[in-house]
Amino acid sequence: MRNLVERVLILNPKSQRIERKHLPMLASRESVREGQRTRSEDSPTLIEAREAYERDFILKKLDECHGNVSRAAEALGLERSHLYRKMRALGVNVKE
Amino acid sequence: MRNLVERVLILNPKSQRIERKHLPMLASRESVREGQRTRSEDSPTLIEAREAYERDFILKKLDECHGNVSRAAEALGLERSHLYRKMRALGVNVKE
DNA sequence: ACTTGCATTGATGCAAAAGAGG
DNA sequence: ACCTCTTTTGCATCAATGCAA
Repeated sequence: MRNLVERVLILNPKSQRIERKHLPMLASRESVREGQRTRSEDSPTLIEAREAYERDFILKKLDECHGNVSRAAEALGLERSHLYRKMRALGVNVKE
Repeated sequence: MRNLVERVLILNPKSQRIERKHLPMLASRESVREGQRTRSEDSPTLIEAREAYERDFILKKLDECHGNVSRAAEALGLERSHLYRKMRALGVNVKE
């Protein structure tokens, strides 16, 4: 829980409140209700899917670079500082 | 070319100039140079990969909804107006 | 190697307008 | 002219990104 909150705060430094859209990973268990079936059971949101995809993509590239963030950032075409931010926000960590 | 320019303008309504980062699809042929091999030949940028993924994801959902943008938008968890914008920006169109 | 502040650009939601049939 | 549905647009706000420290 503590890590989750930190992650959300990092991802949204300027937000004053944590809202539902900040917690896409929460969608599945959230929608467990009485017979109503809130139509989000089935397929993931664009945001959810995108995040999962980015997480995998970044992780793969980090592995290729043997955990070297600088090289991974260059290969991914973004700033190192930003890669760090995304890694934290997406929960990517290379223990190597 | 005309369609390309329109697409870029839609994606970046407030930008005064069209720059390289607005044209990820141009990367491959761009980097054809003398022996130097500008390290972007091999794997796609995060932005490129993300765009390709989103394009496929949205298109798939649109097919599922038989071209009904309203339902696709709801399933994707975003505003209809924004889906329209993304569709144009990403070059997605459902002739159904 | 990693983090943070800041300025700028991009993405998103909301509402309203503009089209297109019936 | 009137509805209804679809698509586009303007605008305010929040998020992402690059740069420099």
